[in-house]
Amino acid sequence: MPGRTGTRSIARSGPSRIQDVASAAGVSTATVSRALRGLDRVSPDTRARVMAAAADLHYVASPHASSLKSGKTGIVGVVVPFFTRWFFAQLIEGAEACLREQGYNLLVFNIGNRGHERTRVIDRGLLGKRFDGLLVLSADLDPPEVDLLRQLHLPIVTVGLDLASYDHVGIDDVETADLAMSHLLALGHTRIAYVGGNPAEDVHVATAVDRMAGVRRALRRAQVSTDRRLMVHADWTLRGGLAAGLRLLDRPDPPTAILAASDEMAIGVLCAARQRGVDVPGSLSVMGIDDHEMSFTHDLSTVRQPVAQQGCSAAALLLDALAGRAPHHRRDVILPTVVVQRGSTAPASAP
Amino acid sequence: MPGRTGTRSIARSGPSRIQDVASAAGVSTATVSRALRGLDRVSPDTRARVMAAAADLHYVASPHASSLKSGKTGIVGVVVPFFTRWFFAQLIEGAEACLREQGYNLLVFNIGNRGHERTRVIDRGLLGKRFDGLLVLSADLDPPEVDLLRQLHLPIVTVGLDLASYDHVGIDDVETADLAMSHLLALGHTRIAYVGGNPAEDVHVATAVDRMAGVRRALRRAQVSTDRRLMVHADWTLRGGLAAGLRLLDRPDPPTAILAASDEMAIGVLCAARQRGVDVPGSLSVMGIDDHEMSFTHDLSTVRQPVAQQGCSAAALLLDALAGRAPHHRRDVILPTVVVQRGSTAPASAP
DNA sequence: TTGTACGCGTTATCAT
DNA sequence: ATGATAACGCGTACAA
Repeated sequence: MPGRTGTRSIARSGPSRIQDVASAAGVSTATVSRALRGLDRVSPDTRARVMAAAADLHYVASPHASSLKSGKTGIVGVVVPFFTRWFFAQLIEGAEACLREQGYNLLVFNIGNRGHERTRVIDRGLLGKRFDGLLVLSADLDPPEVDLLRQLHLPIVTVGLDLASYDHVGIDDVETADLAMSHLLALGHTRIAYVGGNPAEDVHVATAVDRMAGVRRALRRAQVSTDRRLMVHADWTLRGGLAAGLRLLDRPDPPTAILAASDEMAIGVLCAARQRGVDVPGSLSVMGIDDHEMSFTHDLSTVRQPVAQQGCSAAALLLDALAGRAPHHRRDVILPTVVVQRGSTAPASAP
Repeated sequence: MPGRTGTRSIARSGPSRIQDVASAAGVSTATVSRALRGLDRVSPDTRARVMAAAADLHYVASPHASSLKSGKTGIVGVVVPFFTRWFFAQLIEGAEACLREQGYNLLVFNIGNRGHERTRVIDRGLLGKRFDGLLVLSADLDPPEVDLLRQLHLPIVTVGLDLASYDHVGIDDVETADLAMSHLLALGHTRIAYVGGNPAEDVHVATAVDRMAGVRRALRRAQVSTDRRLMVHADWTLRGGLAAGLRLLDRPDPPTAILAASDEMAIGVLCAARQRGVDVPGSLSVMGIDDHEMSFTHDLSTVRQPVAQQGCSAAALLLDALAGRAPHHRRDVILPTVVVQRGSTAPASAP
């Protein structure tokens, strides 16, 4: 009969508490706690009774109450600048899969783009005392923001940006850009434009700087002189790539090949070529970096980086730290990248 | 001097607690609580002292302790089947923007695709007592899963799927598919194929069914007879659309137009046409539904639905409920869709 | 206006 | 193997 659960108990409306289970099973709350968490020193018989009672009452331990006592929240914070960019969605999905497997949930923080209407999420009030560890996904942070993170005194793993002293996962951006540029150079192109990220007002400062360095390195090695007017900036987006592509193609001396620092920008360049009636790859080779899902559909040559795997590796490092089995030195996982040749690049036509 | 914060206080290592602030400000913890949360009945002078002390000590109230007492967690759960599909990322970003503005954080649950290695996330143990409200984003659920959600006794808002009795946000899928098909019919096409979702093993059962219904309605209205062999299924992905497109184009009597139930599948169809050397829109018109970010770059005609806005509307409904200002009747917000004509559709050539 | 004291639901310690 | 009980950190009646 409802409302008659024991001699002195009172009918309760809300979710059941540990005390309800204890009463139902005829044991103390301490025993319930031990039994349900699989600790030893509980007789098989008692454990069975407790579990039956818990199932019967739909009991679930309050995460808040237990983290108050245990100090563990079972939650990992994830800081990203966007959800909607393919790259970050992949990263999150990769990380989530690994973390969920170990029973962690994800609390996500979208800090937005730097410079624009960037919301101040990196704030003690928002981040404080909420989770056991933090994943910072490729979001560039101000020094004050980094300071705030340090004050959390929490395990932190970063992807893409390197916050010295924290574990880090990423790719070799210099090498990756070098690979991409070298692919174009090997095809015989010498008048090559580069659409990079803008290090001045950007969410990806380090990436922008490193990829530019890789481009320069490849050009230098091939002894191809750099035409500074062919080195332009965009904002990593489709639209940015499109605008940059139009500017380059409208020059009196257009390039025969364009490398973009991301596939999304490279696809924008492809749109620019289509708008100007420039044949790809006949008159123009276009190359990207990332191997975005839509690069295949655009037949775009690119350099592939393992994005979901970066998320997963970062999660693994964080799980190590959370389990107290992290090494005493900082770890830096660099994953390999590989050229994927498709139909948007072809040998330079003889002059 | 560190370690000398008061007469009898002991140097502490961890984050500061409310008692530390109280000691530093020379008031009680109750006053600190009132002062920091902006309640009245605190003198301006006291409030200033408390706030100074709190700032000085980098004090942040423990969300766990306060939700234990207040019953509010400041967290909203979000259930999705994917992070990486453009549609869901948009939805999440839209919802997150609205919720963060009101001080809510997002705890995300990726339940994965039905049928495949779908993880059982809809589980009391994972969802219980963790958040104040739940957003279910276009994830089809089993009846037992719906039951579990009901037992949470929490405000729930759904997007895309309609769990009768919960507030709902979406588009009119029947009407939207009708619009898309009518566009092709108006161009004079009569041999039109449809690549739909598979209602049998799918994450989007309702969407698949409704869009198919819209397609039939448009065909019936135009008195165009349906060739059942041109009505095929795919899994909403690029690859699925590509495979379906190849099957259709390889028929002895290929269609002159193909409508896909999503832009990602439509883009797959475009790839199929390219692989088979079929000219679009010369010999084949292709139409999608969604207005995916990459539809523009593929010059794909489509029907646009406001995705981020659906996320935002859902968040608004949930915020109403959380603030106790929800109406007593269930709300159903249907947002409008509109045809976006691009270059992938053209009049049917005269036979 | 401010302080005291109790309770939120759980886990950990210690005694049995 | 089990139970009693004291924290965990905060909010909030109620008293002052």
